[in-house]
Amino acid sequence: MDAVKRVIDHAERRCKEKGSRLTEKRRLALSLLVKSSKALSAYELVEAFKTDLGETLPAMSMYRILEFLIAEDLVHKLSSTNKYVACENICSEHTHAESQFLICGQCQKVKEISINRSLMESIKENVNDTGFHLVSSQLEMNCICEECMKKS
Amino acid sequence: MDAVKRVIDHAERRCKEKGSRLTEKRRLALSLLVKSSKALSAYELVEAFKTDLGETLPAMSMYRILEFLIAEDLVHKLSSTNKYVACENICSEHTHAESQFLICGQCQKVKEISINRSLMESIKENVNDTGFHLVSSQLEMNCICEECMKKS
DNA sequence: AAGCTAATGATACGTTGTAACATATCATAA
DNA sequence: TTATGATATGTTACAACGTATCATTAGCTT
Repeated sequence: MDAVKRVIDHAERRCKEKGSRLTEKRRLALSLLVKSSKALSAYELVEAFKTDLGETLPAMSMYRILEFLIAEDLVHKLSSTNKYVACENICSEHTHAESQFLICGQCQKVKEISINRSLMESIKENVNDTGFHLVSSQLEMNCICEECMKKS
Repeated sequence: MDAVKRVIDHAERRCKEKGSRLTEKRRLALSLLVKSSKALSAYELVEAFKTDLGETLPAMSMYRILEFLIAEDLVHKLSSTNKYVACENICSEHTHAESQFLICGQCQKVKEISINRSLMESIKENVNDTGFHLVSSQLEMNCICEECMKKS
């Protein structure tokens, strides 16, 4: 799992630059999310802390940790499922645009993508025509992944 | 509020054709949603039953009623906010494609739109390229409405 | 009316999340 | 080096959203 370590190193550096503290527990929570292919709920993360690390963490603390990680752009919250995923671009240097999330309804696997810039512009225009204005281009799309597709 | 009555009449007819029962409580719940400009939670609907109609309804019943109304395509659930809205196309005869929802994050007003067919196709292609496949084109977009825009 | 099915009620509990207050840990200046 | 303030974590209680289960009632069908 060197890939995980690499991500954590990047996260650590980014936090240091910003003067924010990536504490032990925050680092562990982020690692769990990075390792997971699926989105996890706060309570599932608490459970993973227990089973994977033998540490008991109050749910409240986990919510605060997630709040921190989200503020640092290290984690995204999927509001359609109330679950959390590690950002897939932690290692890229420049801050990237808001992403779209493809969520497999069968296995909860999540893919973070950036749809075509001009396509997003078209969507935005389409929305603006209605008198509403897009605040966030984070979209969560109900999908099925290749593996689950094959199974069924 | 003749507009509401017209919608309910359409809903009634559609259910009769399908052999499903739009009972009193289901009709009342739908009316409340049709009248509301905002999306409402199940518990808010229970509350509205009490204050508007003087009737006490268990939350459990409301969830069952919503389940029915959703199955009949009379109501949509917004999974990003756990709230419910009446379908805006109850009166149109032919079944329409899946909609996109523009949700004002300030006042919870919701607008149901159908983005451009070819635009939706482009999105679908964009997604398919990633190995995931769109299951539903219901999108929920975090927006701000004209009024709230002006206020702030 | 008898009997069946769909609808509703009641109760308990599961899951997600927040409020409020206490304690611990870390950084820094006296 | 210890006081001090700021940040992080723990504890408890509770609010909001939702489901499981079993009992009861209302509407058809015969």
